[in-house]
Amino acid sequence: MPAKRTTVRDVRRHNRSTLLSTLFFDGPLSRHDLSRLTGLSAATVSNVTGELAEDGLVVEAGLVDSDGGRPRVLLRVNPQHAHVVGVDVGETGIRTELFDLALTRLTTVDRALPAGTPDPTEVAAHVAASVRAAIEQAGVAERGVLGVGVGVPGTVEQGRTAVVHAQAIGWGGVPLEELIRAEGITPPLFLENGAKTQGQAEMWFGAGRGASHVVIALLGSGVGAAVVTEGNVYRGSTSSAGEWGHTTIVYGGRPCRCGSRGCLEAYVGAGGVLDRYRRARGGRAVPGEDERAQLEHLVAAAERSAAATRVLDETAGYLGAGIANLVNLFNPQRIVLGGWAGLALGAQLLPRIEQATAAHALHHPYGQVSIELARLGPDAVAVGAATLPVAALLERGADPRRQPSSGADVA
Amino acid sequence: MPAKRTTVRDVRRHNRSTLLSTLFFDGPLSRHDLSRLTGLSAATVSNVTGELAEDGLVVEAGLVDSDGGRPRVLLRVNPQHAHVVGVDVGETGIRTELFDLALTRLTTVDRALPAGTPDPTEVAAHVAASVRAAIEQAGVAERGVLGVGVGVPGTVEQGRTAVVHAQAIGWGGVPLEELIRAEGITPPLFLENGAKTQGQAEMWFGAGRGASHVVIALLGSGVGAAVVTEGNVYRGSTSSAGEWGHTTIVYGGRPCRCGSRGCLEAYVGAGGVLDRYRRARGGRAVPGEDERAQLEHLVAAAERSAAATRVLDETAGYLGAGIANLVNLFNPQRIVLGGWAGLALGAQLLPRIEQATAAHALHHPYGQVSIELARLGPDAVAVGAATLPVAALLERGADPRRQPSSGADVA
DNA sequence: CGACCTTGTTTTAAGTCTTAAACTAAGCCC
DNA sequence: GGGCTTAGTTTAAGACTTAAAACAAGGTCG
Repeated sequence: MPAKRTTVRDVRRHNRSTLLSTLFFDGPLSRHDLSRLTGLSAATVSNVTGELAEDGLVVEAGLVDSDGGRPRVLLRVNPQHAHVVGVDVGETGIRTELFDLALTRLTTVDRALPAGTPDPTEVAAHVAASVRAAIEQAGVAERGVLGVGVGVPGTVEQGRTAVVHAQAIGWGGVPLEELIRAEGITPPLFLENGAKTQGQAEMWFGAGRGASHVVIALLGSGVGAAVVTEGNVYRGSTSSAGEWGHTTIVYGGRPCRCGSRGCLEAYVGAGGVLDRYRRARGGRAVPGEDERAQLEHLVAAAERSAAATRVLDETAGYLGAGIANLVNLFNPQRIVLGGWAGLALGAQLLPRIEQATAAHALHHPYGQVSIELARLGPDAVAVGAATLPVAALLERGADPRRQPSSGADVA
Repeated sequence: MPAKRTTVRDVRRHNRSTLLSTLFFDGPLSRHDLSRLTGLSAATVSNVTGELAEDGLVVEAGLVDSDGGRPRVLLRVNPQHAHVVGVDVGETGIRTELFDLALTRLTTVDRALPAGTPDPTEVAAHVAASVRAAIEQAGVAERGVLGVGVGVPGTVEQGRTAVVHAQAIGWGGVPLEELIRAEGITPPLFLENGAKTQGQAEMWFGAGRGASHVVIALLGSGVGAAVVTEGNVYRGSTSSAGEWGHTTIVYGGRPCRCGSRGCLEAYVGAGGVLDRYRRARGGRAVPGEDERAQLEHLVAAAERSAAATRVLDETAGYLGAGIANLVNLFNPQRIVLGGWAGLALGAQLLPRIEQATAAHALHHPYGQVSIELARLGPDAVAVGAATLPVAALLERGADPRRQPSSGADVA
């Protein structure tokens, strides 16, 4: 594997990327600030930012007086340079959002999916239609869209074209990227597992900001995790890393829908928690029309019901052990607890969860970690998906759509 | 933190590193081969290898006829350019080995440590003495030693100077690097957790060769893992990642020496296995003078004893669940089972372990992984430690000891 | 045995890139 | 206006890679 061919031109690409990323994440900055932050010389900063401005990627953003000297010109990424679309493909519906390049939301389109096992081609058609709807609603040209990120359930195998494996909904090797492409969507597509896009959103805009080793633990009907190592979402050899929900935590324990026993998901997934609560109530159904309402009922009942308290305490225990496993294996700086069930439980239980984690984790790694609640909520899958094309842009340091005025690749 | 490759000189460093690494791992190669393998132009290969040869890092290694053309000159890393030392600091003794740059072992020095909790200063003195002994035995100048790698029990926090945390032997924040330095060892020191150095050894010379996502699972008295992601040993935010032994696998289960309950180590560590066996025998002690002998007795007894068979089957089950957790979380290409207990058990149980892993892991990641036995045995800690200075050399592409004839850093 | 072919390695000339240093720009203060 | 300070640009030099040409060293074959 030839380690990324290194010619003198790659240096320019790399520096474009560094400067563009710094501007994106650390807001408007003067050329001087950029020089200080990146370690590049003032000459290079001037040269490269000039090129970026020529390409329309960067614009000036006002002046700042510097006491007794020439005022600084602030630069920032041009929010109008392009738009991006993020799609959240859930089991019951599709949410599509359109953003400018600064990831300010401009349009939202919701679409329900028919109940039952979704047909891949049908899903692709719905995705394509809602992407077009979002673009039209925003009054943007399709050519102006940098890329479309799609967060999907299940594992996304990143080959020449992305393929989705989702045992739970009966998708085994669905070539979803090709299917969407076949529906006539022209901008670049970026498919990724929804938990990972949600994790990416927390990293960029939520509780993960500033840290480079983070695990975003997501509790909903299912249980998953997005593992961030050295600032990047960890994928493993075939993109299916982070399947925290199906790690064994009670050997030989409760059966899990994956076919195994004792999985974490069977204990702290919404279904598992509610099932345990139902048993604690002597088999009586939990009030509430769906899992979400039922879980809220459980949390609210904790004040007056010993059974509810016990179930929640046990949940904190299991969850703490599960989190401790993450702490021991990944040694992160931060654990972010999210997902609708995670937020509902965490709001009440966080201290007890921390206590249980401390009891199960080794002292040294536990001493390095803080456990926090997610800031964005489960709706963040779409923004997270929209970050994917932006991340690609920042990494290249150039807009892949236009043939290079300057430093981009030609081959 | 400005990412590295920013000036035009870094390109040279990077290419030196690429070429040197390729020569190191893929044996003697002609300049032509190097050009093909690295994607660098023939001109650059010629230029850079010339420089490397001038620095004494690379030497010619014979000719090879090419049918009908100029014969190729083979190049290889010069094994005589420098020597490296690897030290394995165990709980009962220290093994020190000296290698040439091709990591061929030239000398071995063993030293016992007094029983009981080891005193850090004393250990440092023993390390220094045995390093000196190994150097002297080999008849090498201390200046000729590129570096000394030291594999230690516990977590190594890599700061300005390495600090060791090892709960088990009562080391809390021992500045071992400084202590060894104070004993008058002058070459660069590289401290790392012993499990991680052993994992590195398997990656370079054992069952991990060629793969980039591997978990090396080590079973001995303790249980640990070295996690390799994208070719590098994963450390986490403070180097204590990979504490697989203390992940919870039976919530509320057997007490573990770490103070928690239900840790994997309590079930599949040598002590845990033997304890379960003793109970299965109605409390009678297991024959054998130490854990190693007792475990061998257990494995041998499987043919005739139902109790032994049952204990081993259960062990395979627990271990399979533990390995499945690694598979689900890290999605590796390969799991390497090692450590003295791992090898003793794995020789008999591998099929049953695979079966149990399959039962607990998700289909998709399990389909991507193969489970193999380690090839090197537990003695590999020292070689693994010795790879550390070599890895540093390959990464720099230049010998840090000598002031640059050419492309090395000056600051 | 010498012209010609093949393959490997080195030299040459061109082009890209960063940087230090000199230089220009734009404000304040007296 | 002259000095002073800070921001940003231009210039000249040096480091690198590369394609192409040149050179090296063997074989083949008439």
